[in-house]
This record gives sequence, structure tokens and C-alpha cells, in this order.
Amino acid sequence: MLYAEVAVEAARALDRETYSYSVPEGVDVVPGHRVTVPFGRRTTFGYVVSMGTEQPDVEVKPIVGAGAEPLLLPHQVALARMVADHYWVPLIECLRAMLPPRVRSKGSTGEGASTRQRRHSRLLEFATAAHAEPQKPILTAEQQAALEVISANQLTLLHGVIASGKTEVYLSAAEAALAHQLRVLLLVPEISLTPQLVERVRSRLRAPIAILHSQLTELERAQQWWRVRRGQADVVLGSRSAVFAPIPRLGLVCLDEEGSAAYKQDRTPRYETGWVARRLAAVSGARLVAGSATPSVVAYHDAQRGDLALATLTHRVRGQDAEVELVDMRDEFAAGNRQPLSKRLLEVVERTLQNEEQVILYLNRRGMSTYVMCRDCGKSVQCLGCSVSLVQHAAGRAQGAQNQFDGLVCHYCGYSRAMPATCDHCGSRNIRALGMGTQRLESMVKRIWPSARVLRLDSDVARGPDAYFQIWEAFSERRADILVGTQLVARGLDLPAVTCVGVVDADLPLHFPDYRSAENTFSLVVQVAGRAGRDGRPSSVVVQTSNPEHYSLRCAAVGDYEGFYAAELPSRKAFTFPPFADLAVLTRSDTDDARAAASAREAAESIAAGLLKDGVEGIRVMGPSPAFMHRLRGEYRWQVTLKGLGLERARHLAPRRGWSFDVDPVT
DNA sequence: AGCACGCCGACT
DNA sequence: GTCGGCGTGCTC
Repeated sequence: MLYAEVAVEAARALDRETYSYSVPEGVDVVPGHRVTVPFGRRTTFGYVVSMGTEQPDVEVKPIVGAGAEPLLLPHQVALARMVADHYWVPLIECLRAMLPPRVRSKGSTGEGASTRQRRHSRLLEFATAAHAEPQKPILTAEQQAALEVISANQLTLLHGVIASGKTEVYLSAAEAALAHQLRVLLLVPEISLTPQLVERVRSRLRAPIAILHSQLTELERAQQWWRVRRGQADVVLGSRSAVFAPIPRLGLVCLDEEGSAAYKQDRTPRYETGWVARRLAAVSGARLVAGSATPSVVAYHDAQRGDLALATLTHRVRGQDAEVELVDMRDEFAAGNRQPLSKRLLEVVERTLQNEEQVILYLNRRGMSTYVMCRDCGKSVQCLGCSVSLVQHAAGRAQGAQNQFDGLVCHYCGYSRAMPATCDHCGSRNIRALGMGTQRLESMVKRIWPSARVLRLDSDVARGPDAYFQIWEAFSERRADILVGTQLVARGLDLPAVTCVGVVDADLPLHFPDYRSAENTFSLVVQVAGRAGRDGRPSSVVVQTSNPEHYSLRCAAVGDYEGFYAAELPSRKAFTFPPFADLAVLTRSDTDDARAAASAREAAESIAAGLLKDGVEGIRVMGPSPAFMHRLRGEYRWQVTLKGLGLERARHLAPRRGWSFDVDPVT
């Protein structure tokens, strides 16, 4: 008799990972098959995880049905197991993450049920357009050398400065894989998945492409997924969730912008795409190349230790590095300039406009003002459900975007209210909006340069995929002179006419309570600065800061990654942060603050006791402490942090209900 | 989490 | 008599 271990959908909230079922005569299943099984008094779907001939100790029921072929490939089942163990997630959640909702819940064979042709998203149109003649650029010696490293190693970190032709290295490596009838997975942060990239991949590789990203409709997602599963796409291009695509005969995984925060999934399973991509390479036998101008400290450390091969591109293949100036805002203040734009930045923008070139002003904060404060009692207007100040937003004119509320908005839960006329606490009328966001910067810029055409790009304006591309398009077609925006301006299209970039407040990420704040600051400034000088024209980057002596800014200004790494690593070591330890954040939330705190304390104590009892060494239990957002959507949150190597050794000690886990957190 | 069973009170 | 309150316990 044959038995199958099955991860059962209906048992999602239960502690047990798998259940045993007998496999009746005539039912043919292998790991990866979706099966219909009786569970309690109902029937549900489950996924076969392993097979055996030994009779289980428990009484088993038979599988009642199975699809014609497995939905998941064998290597995916192994990958799901690894992700479940590392990220402290039930196995069933990892298996579910590998299937689009339509595929997961629909009958068997799939095939987009109705053939009614829907409006294809723009990216898909590009992917399926007619093939142009591929043009093969001549590689530089460095690119050639990088390819040799990639072909000689299973895992490669490609450290290439901005505009050094990393994408061409991926594409050449992809070409080699395709020539061996192997398939290619190209992962990019969501924001980099532009029509231009799709077009470039398509025209360069002459292979059928599937596109997978979060903006696809459910139907599109299911269709793309089936094309991949059937081997009809030789190249799969996608954002983080594409790391779970069912690609047969996978030969190469390219991870662009390794270390980007966009690679961390923010819902269960909370995986980091780079980590998963490495295991995917291991279980599928594919090669992996992870590239970045600013590799994460963890990846670079792995390369130093030899866990990853290192390939380096030190020369630009196009454009010219911009000159980066750090402007000390304390000096500005001392000189009597209370304005958010320094004298130097004003000069550079002015000159750029006179030259009829373009400007990007980067400020990582949405809205008008950051907070609204009473001048008399000093209280600021807080969200009702979250422990943060409300941010003032002004209603936008046209374009029926939803979040165009004129008033105060919570950036975490979306709660909004009108700007009060008097202070809620003391009734004073002396209330003021303070601090600055992109909205205010936009209006300020319009006031300073009345004849300049100004566009703003942030998530308030770029609701939906098309609004985002439209703004980029307008700016790249030079229908505007100045682009003001958040993170969204740090990546995206190549804009040759941009010769001035201003970082309005480089200190924002530096003061974030996160061990990676220096790394984030460094990479952000390098990436934003890289938006200038694409066309080889002399260009300037002005970085405004009150910490010009900080190594992350000094190194970013001169593009010195090695220098940054050398300065950052010792502090990681001193405070036992990655790569010297892994982190797991256990969060307990409750409508009652005291109950959450007590439960967190209890958990911290019992984990510490358990580690001692089991003789587990090298894991420290820290906390409990209030979460960064102590109150979120009306719930209080307390957390316990585990620090050390091999944190999976502590998983069995973690409390079960009412907790969420975040292993390798990215705040 | 569902979804039963089960052992008590009140209602046409 | 029986409808239904939600406590408790199980799901291969």
C-alpha cells in the first residue's frame, strides 16, 4: 500500500503540518500533486509533500481525487520546506504562496476559464509583441570576466557600479542558459519592472517571456503561471513572488538590485527573495547571479568569505558620474537660512533650469507637513488607532485618485480627519503644520521657479500602475523640468536630460531605528545620485544633511562601497547584527496593552528557559519591548527579539496563537 | 479555524 | 416535546 503525506488547506490554522492518507489503486500521485482529501466532516484540497510505503501509526482515509499532473514541481516542494523552516511559517502557507489564487482554488486543469479577451496590462503587451531583430552588444573585458565567474560558480555576487552594464551581463548569461535549453528567471524589484525592461529583455533574448508581478489581474496571473508551468515561457521576468514560479529545467536565476527592501515580502510567508533565490538555486541546480551597485553588507560578507563568488564591474559603460556635494544644513541654519532648500541646491537647480536640463528632487516623505502641533500645549495630532502623528495632505486637482483627502491622514492605517481649527487638548487656535513632505516641496518649488514645469511622483499620485508610468513618461519626454518625489524616483527609467539631483533630507533613513539604517542611507544616496549623468553631461548631486561626517554619506558621495563596507562591518560585529547574527522578531498584538505586554514577557521568559533547558547556545532573547509602532490599527504591539545563528533551533519554543514572526526583518 | 456533539433553558 | 445557547474537542 502507498501512503502520502499531505499538507492540508483546511488545517491551515492547526499545529500539525501534514496528514497521512492512503493512495487508492488507480490514483497516481507524486510530491507536488494537489489532491482532494476528506478532513473531518468535509473535503478539502491538500498538497502531496512526500510518499511512503510504511503504514502510518494512525488510521488513515484515502485520497479521493488528484489532478492529472502535479501543480508544483518536485524542487518547489523542497523549497517550500526550506522556507517554512527558516521563516517560521507553516508549510501549507509556503505551498499556497507558490500558486496564484485562481489556480489554487479552481477545478483541475486550469486554463483561463473564459476566453473573453481582457485588456492586457501594458507590461504583458510588451512581452507578447512581435520579435524584433536582437542586437548583441559587444561586452567589455569586465563584463566578459564577470560572465566567466558566473559560468564557473553556482552562486555569484555581481558588484557593478551604476551604469556598468549589469543588465547586459544577466542577459548574456541568460543567452548562454537558453542555448543549453535551460530556462531563466529574472527577478527585479517591483519598481524596476518597466515596459523598457520588458522590451529590452524581449528584444535581446528572442525567447517567449512570462511576466509575473503583483499588478496583474487574477486571471492574468493564472494565465502567466500556466504558461510557465507548461514550459511555454523560456524567460520568466518578475518581482519577488516570481521566485516561487514553477519553472521546469531552470538553469539561471538573476536577482537584480540584490538587497533592495522591495525583496522582502510583508505578509506571511515573510520571506526575503534573495534568501529564497539562493535555496532555489540549490534545489533546482540552477546558477544564481545577484547583482547590485550597493550590495547588502550580508551578501558582500558572504562573498568575502567565499560563500558567493564575486564578480566586479568598476567602469561605467555609459554616462558619467555626477559630482556629489554634501551640504551641511547646520551651517545653513547658522547662516540664517531656515528654508528646506540650501543656497547651494537653489543655485544648482537654477543653473540646470537655465541650461534647459532636468532636475530630480528627492524627499522620502509624502504629504504636506509631517505633523500638526499646538504651539501652546505642544501636543501633536495623533492617529486614533496608531501611535503616530497624522500627516497633512492637500487635495489634488484632477485625476480621480482616491487618497486625495484634504486634511490629516495616517500613513499606516489610512485614517483621516479634517484639519482641526482648535487644539483637541487645550482648545488653542495656535496650531501649526510643521515639517515637510513632497506635496509642500512641490508647491514650494513652483513658487521659487514659477516658469518651471513641476511634476510630483509619490504613492499618493501614482495610484495604479499606469499613473506611475504616465508620470515617468511625461518627465522622460521632457514635458516637465523638475520631478519631486519619494523612493519612486530612485529607480525606473533612464533619463538622459537629468543633470541635477537634490536629496532634500538625507538624514531621514539615518535616524530610522534599524540596524540597516547606515546601509539604507548609503545605497539610497548612491542610487538617487545615479539618476544624474546618464547621458555623460556634467551633472551635480546635492545631498543635504546634518551629518556630513557620517561614513555612509561620505562614502556615498565618492561612490566608495568598499569604504562603506569596511566602516560598517565592525559596528555590525560590535552589536552582533547580521551577518554576525540572524534576527527574528516575535510580535504579540492585543487590543489590551497590558495583556500584550504580559504575554510578551511570559513568552520571553519561557523561550529563555527553554533554550537553557535544551542546552541551545548562541541565541539571545531580547525584550519584551514595545514595537516600533507600539499601537497600530487599534492594537497594541509588543515584541521579543531573538538574536543569534541558527534561530530555527528556537522555533519549537515560540508561542503559537496570537503571535506573528518575522525572521530576517527589514524595517 | 470549522464543525460537530452535548447538555441545559424557554417557547409554539 | 424541540429549538437553539455556545462550551469542548477533534480533524490523517
